[in-house]
Amino acid sequence: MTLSEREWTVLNALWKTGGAELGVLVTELYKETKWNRNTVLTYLTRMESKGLVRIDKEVAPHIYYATVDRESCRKKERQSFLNKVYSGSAGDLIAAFLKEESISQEEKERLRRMLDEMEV
Amino acid sequence: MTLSEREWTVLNALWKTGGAELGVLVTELYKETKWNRNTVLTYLTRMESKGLVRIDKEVAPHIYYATVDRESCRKKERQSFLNKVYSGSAGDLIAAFLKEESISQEEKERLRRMLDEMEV
DNA sequence: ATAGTCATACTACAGTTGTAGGAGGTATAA
DNA sequence: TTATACCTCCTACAACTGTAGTATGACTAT
Repeated sequence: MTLSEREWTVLNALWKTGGAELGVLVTELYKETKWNRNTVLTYLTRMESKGLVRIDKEVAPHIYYATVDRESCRKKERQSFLNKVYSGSAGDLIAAFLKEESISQEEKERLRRMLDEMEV
Repeated sequence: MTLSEREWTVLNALWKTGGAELGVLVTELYKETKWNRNTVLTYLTRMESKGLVRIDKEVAPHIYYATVDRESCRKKERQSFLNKVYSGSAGDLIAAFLKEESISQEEKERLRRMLDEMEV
C-alpha cells in the first residue's frame, strides 16, 4: 500500500514538526495547501484508523504524531514508482532524473563517489 | 493530475501493444493482474472519458489506443514523485535509487558518462 | 440451427477521497 | 463575564475507484 498525495503532505508536516498539535499543523499545511482546519482534522483521524498517525489524547490539545517511518515509506514508494513507471528499470529511471531535474555540483560529486564505491 | 496505479497498468499494456482489441488487452493484463474482462473494459471506457484512451469504434471488435504519450506521463509522474517523496531534492532521490535498486555494470557506465557530460 | 465464445453497453454497489459545515466544549482576552 | 478563538466530535455528500454482473448481439464450430 502506497500513500496518497495528501497523506504524504500530512506526513511531511508531521515528520517536519516531529508531532504537533492541530493548530501548528494547520498553519504549516496552510502555506502549501490552503486546507481548511477541519479538512486537516479529517485527514488526521482517517490516517489514525489506517495506522499512519497516533493521536495522544491524554493532553489537550491533542498531539498528532506520525507512526510510520519516513525512510520505509520512501522505500515502498520508490519500488512502486519504479515498477509502475519504469517497469523496474532503475537505470532508465535514474537517467531520466539526472537529465531532467537540476542537480547541484556537489550532488553530482556525491553521486559520482557513490558510483565509484559501487565499482568494487 | 498524475495517473493511478491501475491507469499505469492499462496504459503500459496499450503502449506495449501499440493499441489492440479487447481480447488481446485482457490476455496481456491478466498475466499481471488477474482482472476480469469487464473490469478491463470498465477501465478503458472510464479512461476514454478522461481523455487517456481513444476507442476506434469504426471496426469490430473495437480497437483501444492510448492517447497520451509515455514520456510526458513519465515526466509528470517524476515531478510529482520528486516533490511529494523527496521534497524536490533530486540528488537525494537519485542516491536512494542508486543505493537500493540493483543496477547493472553497463548502466553504471552509462550513468557515469552522463555525469561526465554534465560536468562542463 | 444451436450452443459456446467474444464483444459491447449498461448497471451496481461498497469503499475511499476531497472538502468541509455545525454543535458544543474550554481557555482567554478584555 | 461575555465575546473570541481554538479544539474535538460528528455528520455530509459528491466524485472517483475497484470490481464486477447482466443483457444482448455477433461470430463460429459442429
